[in-house]
Amino acid sequence: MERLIRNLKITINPKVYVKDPESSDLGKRLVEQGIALIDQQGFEHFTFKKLGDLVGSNESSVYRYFENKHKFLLYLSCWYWGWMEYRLVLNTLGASDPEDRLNKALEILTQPVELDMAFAHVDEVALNRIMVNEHAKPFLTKAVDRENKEGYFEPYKRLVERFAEMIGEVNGDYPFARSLASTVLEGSLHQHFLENHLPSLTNCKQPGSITHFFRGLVTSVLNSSEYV
Amino acid sequence: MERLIRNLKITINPKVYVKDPESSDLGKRLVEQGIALIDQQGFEHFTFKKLGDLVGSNESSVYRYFENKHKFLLYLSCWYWGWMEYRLVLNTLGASDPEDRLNKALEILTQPVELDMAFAHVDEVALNRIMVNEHAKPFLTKAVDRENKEGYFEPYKRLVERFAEMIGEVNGDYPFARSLASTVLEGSLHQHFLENHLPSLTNCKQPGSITHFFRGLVTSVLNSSEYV
DNA sequence: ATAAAATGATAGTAATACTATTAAATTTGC
DNA sequence: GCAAATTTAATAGTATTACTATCATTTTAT
Repeated sequence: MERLIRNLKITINPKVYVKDPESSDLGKRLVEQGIALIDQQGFEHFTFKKLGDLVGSNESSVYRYFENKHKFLLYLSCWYWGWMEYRLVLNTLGASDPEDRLNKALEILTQPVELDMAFAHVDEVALNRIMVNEHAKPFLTKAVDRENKEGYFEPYKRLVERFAEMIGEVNGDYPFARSLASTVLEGSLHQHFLENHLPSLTNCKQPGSITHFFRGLVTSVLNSSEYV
Repeated sequence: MERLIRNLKITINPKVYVKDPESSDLGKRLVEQGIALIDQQGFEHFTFKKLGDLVGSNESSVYRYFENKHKFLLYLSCWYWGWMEYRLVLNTLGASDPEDRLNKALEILTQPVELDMAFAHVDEVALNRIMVNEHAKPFLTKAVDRENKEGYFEPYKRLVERFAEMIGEVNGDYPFARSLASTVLEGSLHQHFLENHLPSLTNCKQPGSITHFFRGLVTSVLNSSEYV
């Protein structure tokens, strides 16, 4: 897999950047160091000035790649969900039984990312932490409808769609496959956040228990007739 | 109930404000108009200057009541969850059967707020919209741990705790009552958000279907042995 | 070697998030 | 009803942020 990975590139909607950061060394450093910076200081304290300094360049150079810091976060978010989709597909190809496939999907989508797969210059472990800590910020904005039209949420939508399909293959009569899929994806990030910051709001303290919790939910509702 | 309501006051941790807005006419107008302003323009475009102008006063007056706009949002959030707890308690007192009580709780916590109960100067319908559109912003910040220590999330925690207790009364063996409670609360706001802005990520388009979806989830998992 | 493109450095603007000061109005105590 | 205390209004000012514009320098492509 390692080899495969180095030759692959996550495709990002060109509208989220001014100039493709993948197209230059500076661009790649911006992504790499931007992830490190947001991971350390949080998105609120992240500025293009800091990022410029960090990569040994300056503010104006960063603006040549990204319109503003919100677009930068959108870029990371698109990358993350695109990468999750890739992981989901890769890891469920082998499972021919729908239940096995769904279980595998649940693992991929709810377990914390603990191994940096060194996908190019992206530290996926740090990026996963960013998603846990900032997950709602790409869409909780007044511009969400316009940005949706411009396609910035497509990677996330594709992932939900794929996951919902796997749910449908286990129980085609369940009428809330998409809601369940989006609840699990969002809820998983939220439970990881609670585990770190508001532990009294969760029972998931052991490694793997978030996956356990969501597997219980999904399995129960798909095997039950309670939803009618 | 109307009468009862007018004599009640939601208690807010004094640390979230500089001066209690309930203690003066200006303070009440700040809360009232602040809700209207955030509802219309979104929290990102909300400024104390705009709010000061709107109430016929100015920026510096607002600062005498709230330290900054984040604290203002925390105030609204505390008010909202305090009010939800009040509604939860009031509406579940009558139900002696644990399952009835849990069902009632699910309704209260997942249905959109559609009736302004005219609880003092707070428009609960608008406040509910704000919570749907900004729900994660009070806690998705680098200061979450400090703010947690200062007790700003107590109302939310109390609500989750109460809800988790009701879950425990239906099935005391279920090991994820808190996670389920926090998932339903957060997930409900999220599904309402998706319904409004990213409808392809949800199956909940009819009134009541979000409640229906979560009731299915909760009921299934509590009646199942899948979670073990 | 030259043109074109990318980057670096500097400066500047508008808006925001505050703080400080003082004057005016209102409330309160007596 | 008057003085004192408190609250509010008005103004000014600062630091930071989020940009935009300009131009010099370096790198790259042919």
